[in-house]
Order: sequence, then structure tokens, then C-alpha cells
Amino acid sequence: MTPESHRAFRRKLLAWFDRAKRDLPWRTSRDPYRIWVSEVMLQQTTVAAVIPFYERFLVSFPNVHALAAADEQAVLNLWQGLGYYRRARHLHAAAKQLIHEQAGELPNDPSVWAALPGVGRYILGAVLSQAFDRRLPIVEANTLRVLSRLFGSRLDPREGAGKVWVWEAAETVLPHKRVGDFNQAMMELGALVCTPVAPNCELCPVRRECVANQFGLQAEIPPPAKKKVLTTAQETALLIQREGRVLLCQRPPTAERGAMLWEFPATAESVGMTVELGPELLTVQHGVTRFRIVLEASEAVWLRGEFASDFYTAGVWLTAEELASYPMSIPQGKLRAEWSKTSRQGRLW
DNA sequence: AAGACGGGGTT
DNA sequence: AACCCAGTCTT
Repeated sequence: MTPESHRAFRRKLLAWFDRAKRDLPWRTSRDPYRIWVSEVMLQQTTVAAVIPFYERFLVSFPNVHALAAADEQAVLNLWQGLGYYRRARHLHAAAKQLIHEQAGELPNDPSVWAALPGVGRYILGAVLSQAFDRRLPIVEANTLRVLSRLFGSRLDPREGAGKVWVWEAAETVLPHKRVGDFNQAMMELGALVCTPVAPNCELCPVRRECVANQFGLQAEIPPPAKKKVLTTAQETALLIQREGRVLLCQRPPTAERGAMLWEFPATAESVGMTVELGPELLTVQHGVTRFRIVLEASEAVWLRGEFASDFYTAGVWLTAEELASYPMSIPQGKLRAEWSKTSRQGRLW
């Protein structure tokens, strides 16, 4: 593209944005806090899904001080149903960090934002360009598609050299004024016109500048994402009820994953488990899986499973109140005995 | 570079 | 079931 066509592109796109943009709750303010919260919620999450959560969240936590002062559990409760709960933990931790290190200010300073948990290059650019009109690029699901088609790039913008290219391209097209609006306009175009399948090129304000449109390559650019290799993980979960409590299984806890719990509202016997309860040892057999549960304390019991593969599981006893307050929504009556995220294949007990 | 995030919604 | 979504972090 020539410098002239770059200018035409920016002008036409911004004019279209002024005309066609949706009224969204986070477009009513330049408050960096409100923009930040929206960007975190919008990660891998559709606009329609976010809106009610966003409005509720800001009523409870209207500013970074309110968020930092809240219990993590209160934050997670408001996040329940939105998914990717790590985002909420990071957001909360980052708010506390800003109180500590920046006296609660959300500055026009990329290095401060880059140091916050849960803030990557996208959120940094999105917040600073919208709140302060700072000249920083963004790349996300919409813009990588718009840019690839605009320049007719055959690279896969999601990885390797294509990823480098698309960030470069995002920087190249950036105007010097109205940077925040421009970044929003790129995403809005991707969401409303330059869609993944069957884009509305006849309605596109920048079709004259678009290489893909010129050559009719909209359907082939960007190339489809690499198919994920299917791997089947063998997992076995377990629940045992005793004295009004429920034993929930979890995968091996890691620093990142923490303790995610499963509920299983049935007795072991009802699902074909053999249970032997001794004074210090509980043995459970189900299929090829055998748990040996060491009873270490009356309030908490850890278990170790013996598997064909080399991972284990562990569990804790929870009260009904603790269970109810846990922020993860779990389908009642469903538990995956064998489960694979990538293949989404599982067998339900 | 690859995978988790035990997400959620649409087609 | 496949595909998509205003990504980030860990390994």
C-alpha cells in the first residue's frame, strides 16, 4: 500500500466507525479502569456474553480501589458463568498491585501495565490507546483477519513469522490521532463486516484498499487454523459421600491450575465402585483404576490414584457450604470418567 | 512452539 | 461436533 492509500484507509475506516459503531457499555467512558475491565472480560469471549457481566461488575467495583479492597471470592462470584476464571484472579491481583505500587493510579505508562498479571501486549495497547490515545497497536481475533485480508497476506497470523508480520502491519496502519477509535474501528469492522465466514465485502468501507477483495481471496485469507492434534487423557474421578460430606476429586494441583473441584452427586456404589473403608485406609476400585485413600485427618482427606498413566489425582472433603460458595459451575449429575479437552471426547458416568 | 484455561456461545 | 471468540500464561 502507498502512503496515500494508507491515509485513505484510515479516513474511510474512521468515518465508517463514526457512522456504524455499536453502542457498547465500555464505549461511554475513557476511564482506563472501565476499559481495562472490558478488555479482560472480552478475552476469548463474545461481546453479547460480556455485557451483563460487565455492567454488574462495575456496579460492585466501580473503580480500582473498590476492586482491590474486595475479597477474591467476591470477585469470582461476579465472574461465575463467564469462564476462564484465571482472568478474574489476575485482574484482582493487578488491582492490588496498582494500589500498592502506583497509589491507585492507572498511568499512561506502558511499562506499568506490562508488569501487571493478565496484561499482555493486546490489553496494554487496547487500554492505553483508548484511554490516553497512546499510539500503540493491537492484534486480536478481528484485527488479524482484517489486516491479513487488507494486505493479502498468506501467512498464518496466529503463529511464527505470521504473528510477527501482523503486529508489524498493525503498527504500520496506525494513525497519529484517534488511535483508540482506530483500534476500535478495526475490531468493529472485523466483527460486523470482515467476518470469518462470508464477509460483507459489498458493504465494506475499505474494499477499494483491500487486496483480498481485489483478488477475491476473502475465503482463503487468513488460512484456517491448524487443526489441533487429538490426544486422549485418561482421567478418573471419584466421589464418596460420608457423614453429610462429599469427596470431590481434582486433577493434580499446580501453581497455575490450583484446586479445581468436581462434584459427583451419587454414591460410589451407585456407579459400580467397590469401596473398602478401614480405620486408616479407604480403597476404591473402579474398572482398572484403584484409589488408595489415606485418612490423615477428620476434616481433610487426600487420596492418590494409581493409574495406567503417570498422573494422579487428589481430593478434599468439603462441606455443603464450601461447595455452594465455590465459583465453578458444574453440571449436576455429570462427571467425566475419561475426558479429553482437545478431542472433547468423554464418557459420562 | 504447544497447551491449558476443567469457558461459553453459535451453527 | 466443529468452530469461533477484543488473549495470557506456563511449560
